[in-house]
Amino acid sequence: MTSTRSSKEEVVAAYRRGELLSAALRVFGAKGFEQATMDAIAEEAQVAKGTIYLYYPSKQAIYDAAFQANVSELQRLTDARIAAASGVKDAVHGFVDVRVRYFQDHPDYYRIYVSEIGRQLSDHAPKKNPCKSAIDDQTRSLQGVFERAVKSGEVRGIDPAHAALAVFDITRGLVGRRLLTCAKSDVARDIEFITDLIWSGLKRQGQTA
Amino acid sequence: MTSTRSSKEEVVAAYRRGELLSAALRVFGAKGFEQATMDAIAEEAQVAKGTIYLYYPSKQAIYDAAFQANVSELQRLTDARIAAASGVKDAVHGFVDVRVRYFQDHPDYYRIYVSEIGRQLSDHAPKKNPCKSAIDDQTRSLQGVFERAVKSGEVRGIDPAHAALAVFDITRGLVGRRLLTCAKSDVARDIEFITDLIWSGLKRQGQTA
Amino acid sequence: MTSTRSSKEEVVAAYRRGELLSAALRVFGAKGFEQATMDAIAEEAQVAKGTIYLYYPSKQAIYDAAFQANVSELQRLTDARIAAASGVKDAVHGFVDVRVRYFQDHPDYYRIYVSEIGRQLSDHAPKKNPCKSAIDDQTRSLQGVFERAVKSGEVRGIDPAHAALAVFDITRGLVGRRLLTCAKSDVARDIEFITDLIWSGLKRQGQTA
Amino acid sequence: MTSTRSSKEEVVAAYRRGELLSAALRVFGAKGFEQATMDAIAEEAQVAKGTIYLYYPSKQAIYDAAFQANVSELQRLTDARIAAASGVKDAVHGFVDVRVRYFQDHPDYYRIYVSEIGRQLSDHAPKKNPCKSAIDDQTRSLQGVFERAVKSGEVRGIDPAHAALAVFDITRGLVGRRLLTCAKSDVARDIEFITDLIWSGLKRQGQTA
DNA sequence: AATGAATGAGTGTTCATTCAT
DNA sequence: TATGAATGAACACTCATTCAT
Repeated sequence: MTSTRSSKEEVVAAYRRGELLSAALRVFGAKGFEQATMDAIAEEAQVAKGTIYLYYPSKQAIYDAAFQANVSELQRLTDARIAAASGVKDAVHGFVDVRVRYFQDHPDYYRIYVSEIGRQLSDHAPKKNPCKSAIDDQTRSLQGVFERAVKSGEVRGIDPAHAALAVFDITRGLVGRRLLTCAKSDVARDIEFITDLIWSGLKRQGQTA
Repeated sequence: MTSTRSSKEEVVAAYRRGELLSAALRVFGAKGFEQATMDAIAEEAQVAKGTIYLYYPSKQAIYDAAFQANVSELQRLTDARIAAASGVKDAVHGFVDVRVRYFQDHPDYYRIYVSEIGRQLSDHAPKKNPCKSAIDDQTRSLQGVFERAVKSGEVRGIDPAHAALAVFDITRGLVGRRLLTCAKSDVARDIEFITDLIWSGLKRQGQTA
Repeated sequence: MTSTRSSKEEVVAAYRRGELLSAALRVFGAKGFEQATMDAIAEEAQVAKGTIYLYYPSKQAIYDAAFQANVSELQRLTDARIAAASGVKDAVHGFVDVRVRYFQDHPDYYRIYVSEIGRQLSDHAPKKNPCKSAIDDQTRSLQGVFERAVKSGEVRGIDPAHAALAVFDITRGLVGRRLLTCAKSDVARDIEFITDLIWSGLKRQGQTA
Repeated sequence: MTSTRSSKEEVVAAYRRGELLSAALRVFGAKGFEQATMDAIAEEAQVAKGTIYLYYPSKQAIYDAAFQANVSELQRLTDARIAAASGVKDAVHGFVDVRVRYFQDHPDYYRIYVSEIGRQLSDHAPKKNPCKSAIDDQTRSLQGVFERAVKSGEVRGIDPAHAALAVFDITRGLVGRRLLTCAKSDVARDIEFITDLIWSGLKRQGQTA
């Protein structure tokens, strides 16, 4: 009985946390960290302002949680896709594809993501920033693919880290443009373009696919 | 007499505007838009707070002006470099080179630049946004080079606009990383990497340089 | 059966009230009325916050109750000591002694006591204040001793009420200082000093003890 | 001209500071520190809330300033009166007289004074408390009079510090009671009572005045 | 009876903007 | 033109109190 009850309460609490996180994501995504107000988040989540503080100790905390929740999920999806890739070109395609589609489905998160990157550059960023290391991890698996491919001779002797970051940058830029223009163009074609450009830039001269 | 006097006043006024803009750039760059205060800008510019409002009607206005001033200068430098380029590869190199170095010399502006891009994505962006079109213009000249090169057959039949944006994105990413890590690596090598990657990805199969 | 059960419940209820009161005393004593939170009291009493409201209708109510409980006990002890006193000087000594020691053993209560006196002076004090009359009663028995002693000629023709209040004031001041300095000096000596000062000030000229 | 102007501004600023202090004194006196709101102080001072922060950096700061301003003045008046006293009895009378009348004229300050003493006893008091030492100084000059009188044999061999504190305590108590009862009794008589009681308690046996 | 999640009014403080001098 | 004192709306966060379970 007690365990039933407490597990029911846990479910309710988890549900609330999720609702709050999702409301926070929408508000932070729409307004940015500074312009977002706890009042707006509370209204979006249909709870009283004080309720937020039962689940998150501060505005910064709920922001970080919203950021982390998505960054982790995206990281997992990216890594899985790359692990399943049949070759370098497929790995690039998978990386771009999974990220473009994820951000397309979570536009609020993309806005947070971008503004968080901008925030890193300001001098008032907290010292031990959990967001920063999360961002650094994003290209790790693609970089690994490139490293192995360079060794095997499948791709030219380029710097794997820089190459992975280049793919990362182009992807980010594409997503931003698609969100800004409300995604009129064909996603698959955009993704294919990036894959082709990078693969052509990386592969050993004379190699065909 | 009147004209002499008014032109002297105009000179003084122009000087003030410039000083204010430069002070604003430093403060916005260091703190970000929201954390920057009019007090801080006034102090940085060595004027009273009220004086700012004689030259710019609002915080947003001085922010936009600070952004515009640099974006225009960078635009001019970029276009000049591309106009002087001897070929497609040199155009790519010039584009990346001039932008990386400009941002490196104006880190405050880069921060504003990035946060402004993030801001575009928020729903509270003013309707007629002068910043937006300025950003769009950035890749125009490089895109022109690619268009002509595709027609001449120097590069593969890729989409010139997308290709130019890809160069733009990678460049932006590189600058951000260099600022974040306090630029430990060799700039010339970084620029060369991007140029090589893109050129290899664009050039007609079998072409050498 | 019913009566047995209800009396058992009454005992439990009385126990709870006592526990709550004692917890409240500690928290109010340590933090003061305003800084004390219902959460802190609940935690101190090892009950849920809502439980407090089953026994006391408001924060103010439990504060008043905590005050009353001790003031009544102190009143009883004071009256008993004075009733047992062998003469005027002994009555003064007993009054000071019992109060100094009581406050020393209940420092939390002293803090409440002092702040309550301060609170009386504020304009937002409730009209029918039970604390106020309790304070007034404190000197009644000593005043009675003085009245009789003036009539009998044992002490000079001073105003018994004022004299009792003077003893009261000095005692209060002494306790405060002892708590503030963590009671480094000898209590018995301090009490003796007050007794001697007052008795010397009251006794008929030429009288010896 | 410049000096005229700046001195005019200084006068205005000093006036504002004074007005704010006086408004704060009234509000703190009526409500206590915690219940007093910056809004209430602003309204009392007929300024906008933000204006207060131009002159005092925080609620605590204006509270401390209000406290200090009066405690210093009272200290000065007390010391002057005691310095001018013709003998020990006159010194006691002067001490009580000047303090009772000062508090009577500044009832708000008395309330702050008392609540500040209570606040000292709470564990959250700031470490280096300027108020505390100010309170300690209050009895210094009277204690000096007693010390000299003990040496000269004019008063009995009592502890001068304790005696001075006793006078201090009774005075404080008297003022509190007068404020609470809206001062119906005769001040001069009350003061005379204390003086007589203390002097009788202190003087060498057999001495007359 | 007991709980503790939910509420929402209330508070100190900041800061863009105004305006009298 | 330049100033900077004054303004007041806005905001993160707290906490006494309520109420469904």
